[in-house]
Amino acid sequence: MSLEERPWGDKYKDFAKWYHEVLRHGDIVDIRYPVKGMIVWKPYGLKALRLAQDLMVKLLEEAGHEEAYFPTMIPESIFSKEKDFLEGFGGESLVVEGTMTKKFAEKLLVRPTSETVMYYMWSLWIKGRKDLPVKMYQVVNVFRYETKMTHPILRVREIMGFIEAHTAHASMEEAEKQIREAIQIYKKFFDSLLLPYFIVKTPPWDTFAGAEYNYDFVTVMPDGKGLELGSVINLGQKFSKAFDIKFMDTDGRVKHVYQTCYGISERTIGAVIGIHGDEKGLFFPPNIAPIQIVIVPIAKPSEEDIINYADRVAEVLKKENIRVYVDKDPEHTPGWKYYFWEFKGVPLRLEIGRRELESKTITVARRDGAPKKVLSLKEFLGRLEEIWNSIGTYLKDRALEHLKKMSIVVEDPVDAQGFRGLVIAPWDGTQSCADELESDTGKPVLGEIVESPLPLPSLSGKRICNGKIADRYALLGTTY
RNA sequence: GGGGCCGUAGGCUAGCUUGGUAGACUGCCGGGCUCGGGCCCCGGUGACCCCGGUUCAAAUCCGGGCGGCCCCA
Repeated sequence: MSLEERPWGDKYKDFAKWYHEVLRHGDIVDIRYPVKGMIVWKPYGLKALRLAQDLMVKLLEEAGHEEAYFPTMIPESIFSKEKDFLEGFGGESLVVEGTMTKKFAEKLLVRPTSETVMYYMWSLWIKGRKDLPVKMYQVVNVFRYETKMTHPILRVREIMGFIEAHTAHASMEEAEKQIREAIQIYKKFFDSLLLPYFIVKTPPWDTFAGAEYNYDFVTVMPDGKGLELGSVINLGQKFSKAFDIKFMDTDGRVKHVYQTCYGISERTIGAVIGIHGDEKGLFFPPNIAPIQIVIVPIAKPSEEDIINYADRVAEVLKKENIRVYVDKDPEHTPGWKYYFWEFKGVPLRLEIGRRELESKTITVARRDGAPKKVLSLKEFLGRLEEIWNSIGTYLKDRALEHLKKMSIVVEDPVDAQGFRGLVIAPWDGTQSCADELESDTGKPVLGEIVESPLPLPSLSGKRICNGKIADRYALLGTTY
């Protein structure tokens, strides 16, 4: 079957089709569960998600965050304490009003995110300067009754494995320092997954409910739609005043704390699938690949010596903490297995047949299509780190090419009309000018670009919006 | 928020216009054959999303629900 004939097609031509085929046949999720926006994660997909979560959790722990757990249900009286938050999240929060036979005196809200439940408790815990800073996280599912179209993994009503971190500090300066730390953590995380991203500061009229300001990590999918991968939010004192989280400072005065929060979700995996996947199917970066190396024995069931050799190689790899699988299925030919495991995104394959057994070698085939190599096991192990890095470089470069292809930098926003992707245009930060950009491009302003994976031309003296001087770039795009 | 398309075996799909026996491929189960880039042969299994309406008769026509997809704001 040629590449053009593959049933999942080209992700750039028909992303919806490609994405659904890959999710289903790649055993990532099953979307047949009959509740809108709630999907079933299959073991293979969940493994990748868990591996990615482990990376994030490790980064948070290294930076001094501690894991805790706060309940799913929040009494209405607590949920309503912060007015902007209530307005922002009230409409999309699910409500438990009772049981099948009983009605509760007070409604319980199912967390759309955990600020209110956490901060209620923090007001009981935080008393003095030495209780600060607090840096906590939890990994939970949160629920948002999306009214926009839901998409598997990318926009769901039950958000899977939301890793939300929350912090409290004695001063705004400390909170801002924390924001910088959080951005560094997220950069490391997305860099390790080889995903390119913009960092934008969201405009004041589109900021997280209850926040002073927030930064968003934004990438782009093959259909040109933007995807918010994570947010880093400075809450200032809005919640600490609403929840009365106070401490006695060293000067003896009682003050409200300053807070930040930041979160990522399973969307990360959606981005990995959409951005690294290709005409052959999935392509997992080695650090989160559920299977890092698949071994395909080329043998008749009777040729036990070859299969034993494959098993012995697998044992050696397992001792090196490599996630390895030996495909001994007698029903399929080696060729069938090559296509199958390439589709499943396994970054590296070892082919082991009579030739390899007799010469004490293995044939190494890479998912990125680099030429096959015949190596001894020892040589292979010695070069494995280099092979992982080389596959990583391939993925990273290709992902950046993808982002270039899906982005356009324009001097005049009108030039971006009809472009399917992210638009980068000069801006002065005002809402009136943003409105103009939006009507000229047909896409909403996602924020002011504070970090770009692409070099942006100098802005010196550029005039836009009735002669105002642009001093920054705006990122525009339709999003999931 | 507005508009459109769609729902047939596990998957992909034909049939719907013009109402009357649901067909292919794939998968799955059994048997035979054997494997260096998607082997082949034989036999079997399995479906009209839900509720209501029209009709002698509904996958097909009509209404509603649930679910999916696309486009525009």
